[in-house]
Amino acid sequence: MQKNQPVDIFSSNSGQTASQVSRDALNEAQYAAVTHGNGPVLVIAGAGSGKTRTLVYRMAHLIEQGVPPESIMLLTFTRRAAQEMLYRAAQLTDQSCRRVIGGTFHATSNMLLRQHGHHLGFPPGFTIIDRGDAEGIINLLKSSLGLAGAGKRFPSKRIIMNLMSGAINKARPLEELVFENHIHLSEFVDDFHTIRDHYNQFKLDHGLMDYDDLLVNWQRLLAESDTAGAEISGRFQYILVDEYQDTNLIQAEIVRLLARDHDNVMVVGDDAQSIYSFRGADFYNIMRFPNQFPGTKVIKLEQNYRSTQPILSLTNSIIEQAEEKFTKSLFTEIEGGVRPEVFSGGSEAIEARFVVDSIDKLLKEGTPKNEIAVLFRSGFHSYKLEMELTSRYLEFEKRGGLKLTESAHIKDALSFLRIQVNPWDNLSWNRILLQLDKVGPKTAQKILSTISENDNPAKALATYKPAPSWKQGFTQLLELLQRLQDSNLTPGGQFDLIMEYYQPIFEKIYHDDYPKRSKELEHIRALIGGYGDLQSFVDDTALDPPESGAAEQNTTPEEGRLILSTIHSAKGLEWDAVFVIGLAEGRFPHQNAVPGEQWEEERRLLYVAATRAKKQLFLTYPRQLMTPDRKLRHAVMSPFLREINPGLYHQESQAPQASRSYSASSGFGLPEPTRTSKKTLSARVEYSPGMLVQHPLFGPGKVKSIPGPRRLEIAFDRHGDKILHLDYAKLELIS
DNA sequence: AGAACTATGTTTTTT
DNA sequence: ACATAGTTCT
Repeated sequence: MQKNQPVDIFSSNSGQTASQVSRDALNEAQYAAVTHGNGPVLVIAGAGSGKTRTLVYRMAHLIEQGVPPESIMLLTFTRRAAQEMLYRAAQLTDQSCRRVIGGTFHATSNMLLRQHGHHLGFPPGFTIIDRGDAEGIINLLKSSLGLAGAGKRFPSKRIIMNLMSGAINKARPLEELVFENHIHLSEFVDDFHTIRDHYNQFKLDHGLMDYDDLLVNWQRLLAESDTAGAEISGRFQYILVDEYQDTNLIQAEIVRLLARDHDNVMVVGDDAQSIYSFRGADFYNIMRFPNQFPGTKVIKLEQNYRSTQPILSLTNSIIEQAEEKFTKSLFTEIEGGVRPEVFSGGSEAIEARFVVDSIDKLLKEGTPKNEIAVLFRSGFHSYKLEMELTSRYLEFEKRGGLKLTESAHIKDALSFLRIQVNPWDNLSWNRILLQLDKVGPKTAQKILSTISENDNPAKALATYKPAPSWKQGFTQLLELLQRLQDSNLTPGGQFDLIMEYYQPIFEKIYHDDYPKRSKELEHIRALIGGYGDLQSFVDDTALDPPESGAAEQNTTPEEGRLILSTIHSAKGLEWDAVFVIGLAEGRFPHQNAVPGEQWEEERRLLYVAATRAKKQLFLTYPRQLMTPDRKLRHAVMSPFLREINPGLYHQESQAPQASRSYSASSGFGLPEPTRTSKKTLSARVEYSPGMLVQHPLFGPGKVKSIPGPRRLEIAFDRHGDKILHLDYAKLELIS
């Protein structure tokens, strides 16, 4: 095996010890990190430089040195990453890595809170709520505080959520923010504080904990209770943290506390890949680490083992433009490779068709299906592509966007399980009661207020006098609750009982699409089957919801599937061929992103997307986008692409009328600009400020200035100022 | 009055 | 897919 080349960890266990294998499989810097003795280590690692491999070998190495696996803690970003790394390490150590304590910060804090929380007087039963639940509570509070309704202007739920998590507050002063509907944050800042106070009280009253509470309480446990702090930090001799740039201040503090007695911490991260500041992550944690842990050894991994040189040159060029200069510049020894391709289509439909055509070609050339991925900024950017893929019978798996547990029917079914775990979870009670016919928000609230004070809400419910119109459904509900409580059922058995009751209601509510939803419920049933106790199932679905699509069972493992994913969900993964679509101004960077920190984060996001590619990279954008009012607007290349030296990629574009029989979805009822000889003609016209022009979409306008080669700034009479590219815009001179 | 229905609008990214 | 607003039904 050639030195310094990546090896397949799965096949490398041939009777050798982990150290013997790693000496061959790792480069010098990686090897130094793996075999480091005690004390803090910071590994700054570029994209594709073998971060995971280094941590995996480190784990195996420690165990080989006699460290008991259960005294090693591995903290990662996603549960999937933790499982994958433990599995790989187990290949090197005869399975003993399976006893390593590993998981996300949130899952780990949940586990430790439940095991040691009594030191701070935590209740034994609490329910973890996810984002969707939190949004639900806020809606509830909004209406009960009289802040909802016609004429009330209020920022979106998402913005409130971001405010709650402190991300917006941190980035900019509250009062400066202006939202889409021209709402100034200062106008509702009092309301926001009211809502936040009520929200915190609501959680306390109902035994609910959100993600932030988990972390804050874990930190309190370590810091405020000497017994608990000693117990927990004594349990772990070595702390390994992946994706350190995605941690927030509390998480960094927790790492500090966990290692307070020994300082045996190794964190791995890449400051250029920080894309989660919107939820409080702070990549300065990496810079601060050496101060937090005096005597830190810093190791840089700069060799890239993933991509070919042409791809690397382009990605380096993306990140070079960053305002914050990063300290690494990656190189690769992988030879050959083709230049990345930039494609612009006249419409979204053409962009989608180009992607599908190219995928077809790749498949024919022998690229496996599971080595191709399409990435985008926002969940809905792939709608057009999904249509095209479906019409060509190409199966795909979409990641990111809606999670399975965020859809209404799943929440309904899970509510029954959650009140078993936490009988005072009014949010779930509310859902259950609303399902009853003739019971609406008012009645449900009335019932809840009489039972929620009780020691046993389920029993108290039985004494409630229902109105005749909904007595029957109410009795059936009581019957179900009775059966759920009495029996010694497995979680799966409980779910079956619930479905027996819920099925008729479910079919009535979702009469038009219940077969599809039904499949998802079956998927949940399969998941529950694997759990011994209900508490951990409820926790797991809140902490890391399963993805929708219920994909697993009908995938043949050797074939795999084509992946469509938001960039955020694609982090840490890699494919032979990667398409990044929707690279148009207004779409990427996100149109609300303001220059400065947010703009820079968007740039890093593109960097993350492009560095996922091993062999082939396609960057595409449409030259037309639909505005919210269903009109078509001209679109230009994303500023991030414009900054790249065009010599680093190969460019292609396709005009609308060249489209094959795709009129059904490309015809928006508006004439699309065509690439006629007129266009070439108009490109030859020498424009100068003051000239009057006509555009097929924007109508008449006047040339204001010439901001760049082949570009014009035009003041349109009806559409305001726009910068148009002469190659794409079909302009006519009005003499 | 409150529940149920219908039409319309909005949607960044997420452990 | 959901939330909201406005309307109709009980």
